[in-house]
Amino acid sequence: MTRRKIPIKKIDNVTARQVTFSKRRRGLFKKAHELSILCDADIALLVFSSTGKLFDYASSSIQQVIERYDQHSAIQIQGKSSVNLQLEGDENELQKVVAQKTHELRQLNGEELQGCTLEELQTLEERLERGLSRLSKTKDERILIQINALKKKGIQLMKENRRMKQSLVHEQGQSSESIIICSSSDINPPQDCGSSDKSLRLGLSLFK
Amino acid sequence: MTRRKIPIKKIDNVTARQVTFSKRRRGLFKKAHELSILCDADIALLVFSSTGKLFDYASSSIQQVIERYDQHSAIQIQGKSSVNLQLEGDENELQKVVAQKTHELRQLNGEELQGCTLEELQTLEERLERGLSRLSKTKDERILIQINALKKKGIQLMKENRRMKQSLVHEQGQSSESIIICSSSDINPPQDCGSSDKSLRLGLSLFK
DNA sequence: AACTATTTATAAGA
DNA sequence: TTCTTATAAATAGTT
Repeated sequence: MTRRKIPIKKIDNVTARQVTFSKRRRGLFKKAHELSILCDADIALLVFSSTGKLFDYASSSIQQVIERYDQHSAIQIQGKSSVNLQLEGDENELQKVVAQKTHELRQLNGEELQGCTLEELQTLEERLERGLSRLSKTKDERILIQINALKKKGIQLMKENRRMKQSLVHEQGQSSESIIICSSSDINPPQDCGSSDKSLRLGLSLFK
Repeated sequence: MTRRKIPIKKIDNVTARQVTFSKRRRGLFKKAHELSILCDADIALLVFSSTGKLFDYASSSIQQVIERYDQHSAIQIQGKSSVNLQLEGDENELQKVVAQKTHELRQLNGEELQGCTLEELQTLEERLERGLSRLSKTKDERILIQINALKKKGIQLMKENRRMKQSLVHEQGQSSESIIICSSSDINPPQDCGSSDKSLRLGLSLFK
């Protein structure tokens, strides 16, 4: 909204994303506050950054607004927040939570969608896309770490190999024993670098 | 913030307050959504109007964000030992199930993946992809059904319209009353085809 | 953190 | 409620 219009999609650049988060978070909180004052509304706003840090705003108190929300939704269909349920110590309630979460998991699995409106489907879809994106990122990071560890190990082995070759060539001048010398290609693919074969294959398959 | 600058204090005029509430609420929700997308944040926003009506927005699910919040504040303020003490027998088991499912849901959200091996990440990824694919399919089917229902309704209306036109032309030979005749473009966009306005808009907005 | 060129949001009016 | 429009506010890119 200013020097240039930006598309509403995840900002790739991490620094830019953090800066934007900081700026817009402030703007959002300000707007929430203004609305609560101007229109005498009761507002709670919870924001978890992508790094997991919590920022919150409430016109009264977060707990109060959440309780009000729980009451509201309890009247409708859904359960209360889990902490409140646990405090009640009601087995029946816990069973409902289990049922609700089971249902939620099935929905994320693409099942039990009969009761959903189009908007709810849309929301679920966006949620899955976000989850998938986050998870893939974590996986790729993990793979990169393994790749780098393997490269490092490979370089070490090659160095060692070269050293051995040299000392063998040296020795051959004095003894005539025939010795098999490893070539550098033998360390490819590397084995036993602290990772299982399977994950190794998995990780590498992404780069083929 | 426009024709004139207004002070941030409760708006006295009830009508003006309602109008402002409606406008600013939308703006606030839009901003919250943009922040969640742009910066990959998890957001819950609860707004109670002064008349007690609830409006909410969540990037994932309200319940999930509230649970996360509860956890946060539970960790920060006090231990949850009292909660555990209250639980006994089956309840304890149920609580474990809830915790497990909560964890599972978070993982599908791309969080709490620290303990996963690469294979487990891969499995989760595939699961998300399958779920997303199924869900998208369901959504698309739903949209198609709506589209077809709308087309059908449109055709019906056009037929009816034509019939009316004809009979009017017929009548005009006998009477000279001036009557406004609907053109076929008036059925676009169609309203009230058995779906709420909101889902209708959503469905159609996918095709803009 | 500040700056500023633009884009957005929105108060008032219709 | 909805639209229009003049103006205030928010903010993306830059320094």
